[in-house]
Amino acid sequence: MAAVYDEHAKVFRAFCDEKRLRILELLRGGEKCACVLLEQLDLGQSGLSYHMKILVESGIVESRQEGKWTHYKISAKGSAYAAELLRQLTTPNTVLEENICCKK
Amino acid sequence: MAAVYDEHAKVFRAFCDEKRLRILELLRGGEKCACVLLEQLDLGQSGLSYHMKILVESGIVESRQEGKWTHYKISAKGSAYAAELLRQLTTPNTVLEENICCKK
DNA sequence: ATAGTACATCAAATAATTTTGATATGAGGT
DNA sequence: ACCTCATATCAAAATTATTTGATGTACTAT
Repeated sequence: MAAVYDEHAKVFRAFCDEKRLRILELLRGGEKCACVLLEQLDLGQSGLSYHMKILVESGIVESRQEGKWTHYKISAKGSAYAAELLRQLTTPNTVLEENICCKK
Repeated sequence: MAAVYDEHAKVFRAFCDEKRLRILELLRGGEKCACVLLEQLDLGQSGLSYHMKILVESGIVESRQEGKWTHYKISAKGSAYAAELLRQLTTPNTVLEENICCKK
């Protein structure tokens, strides 16, 4: 429905899959090109490409083209945005009224 | 594979689905019982139960039984854990060596 | 121009998640 | 005990995500 929910969900999809968490773990060690990721993961070339697209779309990873190679790294900006979003999504909103229910 | 990836993924599944993001939004307004959530969401009873289970398993939501009613609220502890986990997953790990690749 | 490399995209197959309706469980009230 | 209500669980169907292999595209070097 409302596009904002999908936008928010997209950010966290980066962290919802085992393969993507492993990729992020590798990228924590610094920028890597796809060929290096490929040899360290149990993934085929098109499978890696699929997951990298999801990671880039989440904003958590950014890519850089260098000739025929693509280099990926964790985006500090995207990570900060995700952290802020998570905070917003879990912080009580005191402006909204308390709901009374289930009167006994 | 390694259970730790699934454990981490489980935490963020709370934020990966539109319905669950809407539930969290309602819970930001304070603790709610299932009956209130039910009437504000486009979900059937068993569907709500399904999503609440995922939210509770993520640690982001905690439930409290009161007679035959179940009340749900956002867990400050679970939220803090998720925030810390997100930070860990996106912070460069300088201990790991930089990888050289794709020599031209 | 041709060939090879690196990666993206597509479509089909498979797997996982979500929805739905039916039934089960457990608490409360009579 | 029996009935009702709130919620959980189950199984089947529907939907969505992921994997896989084939093909397409863009860059490089010869």
